[in-house]
Amino acid sequence: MAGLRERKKLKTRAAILDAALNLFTRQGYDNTSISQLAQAAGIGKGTVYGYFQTKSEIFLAFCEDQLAFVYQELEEKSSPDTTLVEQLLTLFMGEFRFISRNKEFGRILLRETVFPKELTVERSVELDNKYIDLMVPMFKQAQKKGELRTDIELILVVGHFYALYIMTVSGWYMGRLITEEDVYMGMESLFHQAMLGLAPKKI
Amino acid sequence: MAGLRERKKLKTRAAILDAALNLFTRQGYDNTSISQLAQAAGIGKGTVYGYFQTKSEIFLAFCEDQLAFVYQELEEKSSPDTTLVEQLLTLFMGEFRFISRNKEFGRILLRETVFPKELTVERSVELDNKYIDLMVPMFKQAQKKGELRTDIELILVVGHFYALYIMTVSGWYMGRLITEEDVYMGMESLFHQAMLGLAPKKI
DNA sequence: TAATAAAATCGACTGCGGTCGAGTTTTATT
DNA sequence: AATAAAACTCGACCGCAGTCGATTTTATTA
Repeated sequence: MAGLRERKKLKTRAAILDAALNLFTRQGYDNTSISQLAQAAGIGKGTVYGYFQTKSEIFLAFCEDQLAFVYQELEEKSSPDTTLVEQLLTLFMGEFRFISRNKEFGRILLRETVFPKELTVERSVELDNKYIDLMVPMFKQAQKKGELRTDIELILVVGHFYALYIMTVSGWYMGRLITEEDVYMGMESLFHQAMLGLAPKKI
Repeated sequence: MAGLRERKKLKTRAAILDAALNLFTRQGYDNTSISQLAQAAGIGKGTVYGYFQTKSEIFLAFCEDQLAFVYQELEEKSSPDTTLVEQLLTLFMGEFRFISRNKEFGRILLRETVFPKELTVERSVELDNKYIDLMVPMFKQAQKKGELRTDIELILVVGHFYALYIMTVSGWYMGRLITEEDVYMGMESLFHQAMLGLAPKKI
């Protein structure tokens, strides 16, 4: 039986996330207080902490929803008839666009997913796994097409490209890359480097 | 003339950093309040903000000091007669050891340097540049020795390896890599991948 | 239905990071 | 030595995230 209690809990949780969607996007993360969130959700401040442990956890849940949408969109758009590098660029640029739409959100999200606190490790790993699930098929296909070595663990390849993506985004946050174009080109260069290798060709 | 004012300012700054060194290492970053810091430094709370804009800025300054030490040590230990990959591993493992000595410190430092806020961008870029200065000579030498391609911009190579380092550390924070050994091996694999390239050898 | 246990709710409360402007000290000028 | 300007110091103050125990709501039992 879907007890009254459980249904209510879900409703309240949704109400909080809904309030978060409104307030975070309208006035930013730092400028939104938990009290405000609670008020908008029609509950008391303390109650919020029955559903989320910290403010940033609320934010992560909110991001997960948004990202799920982005991912789905990207999966539909995916064109298996292009180069591996092109596919990867499309994927990562999709996420970068999401991040650059709100620099502040992106920073919090990236900080928490790349260097998570003990509290949020689980959530981060989950998000990460979704990424892996998204990329591994692409790599497998690339292997079939002879674009990618077959003698490496795919998890390492995922890590490799993800690393280069993170570095590029970091370059954007550091002001080394300014426009979306800069980011695209920077990432492209790194990806090609990764494909070709840094060692000179043996003669 | 070294005006009284300037000398005093330097002294106070040093006093704050000294207090930070003591309190941060003894009771952690989050458990150290600005008031405490001020009291330990023998000044008022408000005064602290005449020297640093935020708490995390104090922390970064504190880290810079520590890191400068680590870098120097590493530079002395550097052995130019080994492989490029080995040299890089030594360098990065040196920093990783610094980070893993205090997971919390490392997280704050990494978060701030990889995804800096507008306020700390400058500081992060500076720290980054030190890194670059440290690595570029290694790469140039490797090029001379024929270990590294000569047809790529070195800044991209720095970025590439730094990216892989960051990804490995991230794996540690996410609990995918547990021991120092895990980290070392993970990083080694990625580095070799980078050297050889991900594309299959043309026949 | 009444009694009781368990879970969920709440807002007053704590200690924090950061601000502010009144007050103090240093410097520059005469 | 007197004075004005500038730079610096300070702690009361603000709004915040997160806690806690008293109170209310729900589920369970007899």
